[in-house]
Amino acid sequence: MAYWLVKTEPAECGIEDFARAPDTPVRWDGVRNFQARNFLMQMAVDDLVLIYHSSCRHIGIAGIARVSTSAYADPSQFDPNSPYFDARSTHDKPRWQAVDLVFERQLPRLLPLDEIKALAGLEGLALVQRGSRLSVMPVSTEQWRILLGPHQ
DNA sequence: GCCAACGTTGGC
DNA sequence: GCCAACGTTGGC
Repeated sequence: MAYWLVKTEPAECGIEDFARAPDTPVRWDGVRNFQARNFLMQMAVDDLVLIYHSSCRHIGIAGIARVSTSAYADPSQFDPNSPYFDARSTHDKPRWQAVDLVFERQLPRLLPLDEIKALAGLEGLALVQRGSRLSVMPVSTEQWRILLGPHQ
């Protein structure tokens, strides 16, 4: 089983939205970056995913979700009314992928970015690398252990 | 294939 | 709201 981290704006879809309907899968769509997409495609059912809140008041890791469906063609790329529409995508050759995530649990308290940056051993994590904007990234077992500490 | 221009991300 | 840093686009 692998570990991941995804960024999201809680105003759009945060851990609260997962927690509100814990049995309903959330489609993780709208990823429009090739590196992030490639990581989505590597996700497998039952992988665990850290939900990171960005561009908001309280920035940090808010909870954990589980992959419930491995990658499939992101339907929003075919929808002209979607902000994620991509005219270059065809059903034969979709450019973008989505996965489904389900709520696993919320952290007892948000792990803020400044605390994450203060942890030793996370130098390889894209989240804390200067200028990195990657929105889907792998997390090693060791990084997972460091991030969750007593909360795992 | 280069690279300038542009749009986006995301912390502050 | 600012702006540094980055990824993508498109002319050449």
